[in-house]
Amino acid sequence: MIESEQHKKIIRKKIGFLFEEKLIEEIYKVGKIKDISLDDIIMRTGDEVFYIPFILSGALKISREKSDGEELLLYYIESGDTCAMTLQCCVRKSKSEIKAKAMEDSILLMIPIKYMADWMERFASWRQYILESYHSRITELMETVDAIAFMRLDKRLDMYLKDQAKLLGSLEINHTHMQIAEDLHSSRVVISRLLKQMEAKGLIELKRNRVVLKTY
DNA sequence: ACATTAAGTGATT
DNA sequence: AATCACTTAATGT
Repeated sequence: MIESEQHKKIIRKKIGFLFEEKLIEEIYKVGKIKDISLDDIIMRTGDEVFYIPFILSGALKISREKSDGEELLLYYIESGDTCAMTLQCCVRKSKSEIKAKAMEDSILLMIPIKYMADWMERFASWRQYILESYHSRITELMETVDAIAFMRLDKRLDMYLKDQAKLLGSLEINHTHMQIAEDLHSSRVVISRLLKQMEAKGLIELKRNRVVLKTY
């Protein structure tokens, strides 16, 4: 149950225009607000899914998790998005296949999955939204696959930095070379060298624990 | 002052 | 492009 007027306002602003009034009323009735902080892990592979999360503010990093701790970055979801993988879990009543981690302090709107089926039937706007977000997640997934398969690492790194900047709304990216390497499935040494090249070209500036882009 | 962690570099595969 | 082995630099205690 959403009580706080302030939260209602955020919901209306972020996703309100997508849905019909009756649905928004229902969202107020059954939704829960969850505040999370940077690096919180919202979900791991194997966890049971009870809620569909909507990002009201902030951003989450969605990745595939291997048993030995290895990770593969799939995509990011940001404000206004929901997680397609979770949706799939709802339909099939299965467990999570992915890990979700907060990239910054974020606010989530949690909808219990038991309302999914009902809302799909009753609200056209809901159907539309779910279908569309499914589509856009798959598109992003294809892009990541393309990038890994066909793009050279320097190009990928460049893209990665720009994506991060856009996502975090800042030219300063507070990641170590090691973290970047992990996201791109490369090694720290290689990333350091590529970053050094970019710095020499005047594209970026390197600090400890931080990369500063010169332009978007 | 010392230990720890991040980043830089040459050589090798 | 990755890995090794080592150096240098920055930061925390």
